[in-house]
Amino acid sequence: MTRARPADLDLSVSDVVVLGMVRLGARSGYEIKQAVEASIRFFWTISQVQIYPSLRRLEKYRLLRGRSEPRGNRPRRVYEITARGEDALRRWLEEDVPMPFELRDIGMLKLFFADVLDTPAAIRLLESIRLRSEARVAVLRGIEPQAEAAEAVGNPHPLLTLRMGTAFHEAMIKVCMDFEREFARA
Amino acid sequence: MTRARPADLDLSVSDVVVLGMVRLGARSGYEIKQAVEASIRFFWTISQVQIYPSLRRLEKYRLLRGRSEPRGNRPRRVYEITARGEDALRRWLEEDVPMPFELRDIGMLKLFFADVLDTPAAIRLLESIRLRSEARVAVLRGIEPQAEAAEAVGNPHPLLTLRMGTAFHEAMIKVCMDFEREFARA
DNA sequence: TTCTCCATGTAAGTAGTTACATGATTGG
DNA sequence: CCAATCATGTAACTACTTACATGGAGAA
Repeated sequence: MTRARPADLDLSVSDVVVLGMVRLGARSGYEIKQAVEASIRFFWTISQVQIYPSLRRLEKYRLLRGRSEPRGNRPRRVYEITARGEDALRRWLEEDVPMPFELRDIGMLKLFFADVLDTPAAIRLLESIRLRSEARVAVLRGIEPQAEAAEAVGNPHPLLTLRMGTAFHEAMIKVCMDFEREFARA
Repeated sequence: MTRARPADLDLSVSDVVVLGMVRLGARSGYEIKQAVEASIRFFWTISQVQIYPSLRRLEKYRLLRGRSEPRGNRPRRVYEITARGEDALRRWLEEDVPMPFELRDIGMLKLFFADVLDTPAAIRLLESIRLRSEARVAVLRGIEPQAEAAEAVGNPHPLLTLRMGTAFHEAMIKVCMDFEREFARA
């Protein structure tokens, strides 16, 4: 009976995020949180609280190797991924888990119900949604250099997800503008 | 001291969804759930379990008026929105609550970490993401007639959110195709 | 010295889900 | 009469968040 292959460990998505970020060079829990904020937070978040238990779990399973590396008197534990860890990550990526594209957007919700509003209020709302996407695009443009740097050294995937982010916010902006014009006419 | 204006009731987002759906003509809890599935579920979901407590709350606050209207022997309670309810809804839409555009997408997460994969596996992944968006666009096209019907009678907002949905999935598809081509070259 | 950053931790709470249960009505 | 749909409900659980706490290190 084949047992305890890494696949059987049944990692949570948070675990995978932590594992993946360590693989990309984040060393401590703190750095993982930062890396998340600077890259995937537009389609996935993870709170600081989840990271540390996750790190301990992954170390226990020997998917990460951790060692204590205090900064002076301040305790600090740094991690690196093991071969087992890479395997587990690869296997999770190849596995076909359901991928539901879960969007929860109060902005679109407001738009959907916006016929209770009078025309000026509806236009203001639309505009605020557009501004939100414009701001988001600006932020994404801001982190493009990092993604392009990764691409230059052979990892195009962060750039790919970044492009998706900008692409669909730009698409939203366009729809907003179309309807803003139409509402203004009426 | 001004008190107990509906705004002070502090509705949860689920409450607002229920309120809004009743306003658009959904009468029972069951119909609300159906309306959600047929319209906003691409940017907001609500489970059946949440709906009934929400209905009771809204009735208690007199934002909805409910009456028992059994189908034969089967119990059934139907609701309609009150003037107070419309006010509360309008006020919530005008209020500036934070609108964070929360996306949680395992698909994009996989793409982000996809440099552990070899090229064929990465291409397969990309393709599966593209297919997912294509399927989603097809579903959205399927519900367009209803949204267009609403537009014809003066409520363009469901169509607006629907267009946004298709627009950003189409944007995603385009990015996928771009990178699929590039990966195939390498 | 004071502020920001680094670094990790606990406790309590909220929101939401799945699974399960019940039973009546309608249409073929 | 059988399946699908209508209609509502309870219980248990999971994931995730907020708030709070601690304190050293480095920079201005």
